[in-house]
Amino acid sequence: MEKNREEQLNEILVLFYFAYRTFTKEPDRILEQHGIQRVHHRILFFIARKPGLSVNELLATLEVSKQALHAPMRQLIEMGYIKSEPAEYDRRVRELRLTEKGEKLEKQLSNVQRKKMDAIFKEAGVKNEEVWKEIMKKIIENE
Amino acid sequence: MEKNREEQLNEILVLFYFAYRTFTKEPDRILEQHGIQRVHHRILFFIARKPGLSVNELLATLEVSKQALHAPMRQLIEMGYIKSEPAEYDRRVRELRLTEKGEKLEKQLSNVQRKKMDAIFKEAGVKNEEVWKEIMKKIIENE
DNA sequence: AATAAACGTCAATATTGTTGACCTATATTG
DNA sequence: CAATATAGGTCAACAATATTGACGTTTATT
Repeated sequence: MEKNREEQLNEILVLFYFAYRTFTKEPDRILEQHGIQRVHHRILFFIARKPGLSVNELLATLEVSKQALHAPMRQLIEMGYIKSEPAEYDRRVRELRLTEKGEKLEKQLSNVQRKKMDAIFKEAGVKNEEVWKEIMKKIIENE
Repeated sequence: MEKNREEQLNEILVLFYFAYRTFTKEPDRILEQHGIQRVHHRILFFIARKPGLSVNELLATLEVSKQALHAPMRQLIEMGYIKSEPAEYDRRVRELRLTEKGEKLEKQLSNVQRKKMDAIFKEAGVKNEEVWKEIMKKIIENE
């Protein structure tokens, strides 16, 4: 690879690293005030995106072991943020949902990120929003 | 916030999460073969970007404690990937540099990411590369 | 000479993740 | 129906990774 191009790509890697770190910083700060961590946010986030999703689906989404999910999930249940109820179609399956309290916290956490992205894309324009999204999709694609 | 807009923003958050995770997956796999972790990659990466940077600079860049950096850094030194030598201008300061072996490993790890981004941007075009970068910069900016 | 800075290191502690093993409840299948 | 599979919960052992606190050495600065 050409030297100059390599340096351009290095800048891109640096940007990706710092952007992601900055992006999670403010939610992390809020989470800390509640005595919980980033995993908890992820759990809340994905339940919010698909109310009623099963434990197995959540495991697959987060790519962690059942045992790793267990502790934070139990905490969230005990703290009254999420509820877990047997599915009607199969009573072995537990459907996960946010409580009102959980919805409130999830909103508080994710709104920081949504607002930030909204402001940036409002300035950048719809077309550039689409560009950014397409690039992120391509990164995910050929996993 | 309008409901539809909120859903668009949710997709953006999802993309960010999965893109970053995918992005680090392949280097993580290589690291594992060497019996080291993502921190080690970060250390190698930032030393490669600025040969001769000091321990303090590295600490500030990675935002970890001196003690947290210590173990992985010592490992890298013992494994012969990096060297740490007193700076001429101030012999208290240690200047960190990659050895040849370290350069090779750093290239192996980061090339996965550089090549991926290069391929994507080759397809997307220079203008869209600039768009993506500008957006990532804005995310970092108002930290 | 006193103080400060850069770095190294040990210790105690907390957190978070992994794998393995095993249990219950419920579905599915031969 | 009996055997088996699936979804989920939980305990235990272990590894890793981070934090804070404390303290030592070397070298600069004041």
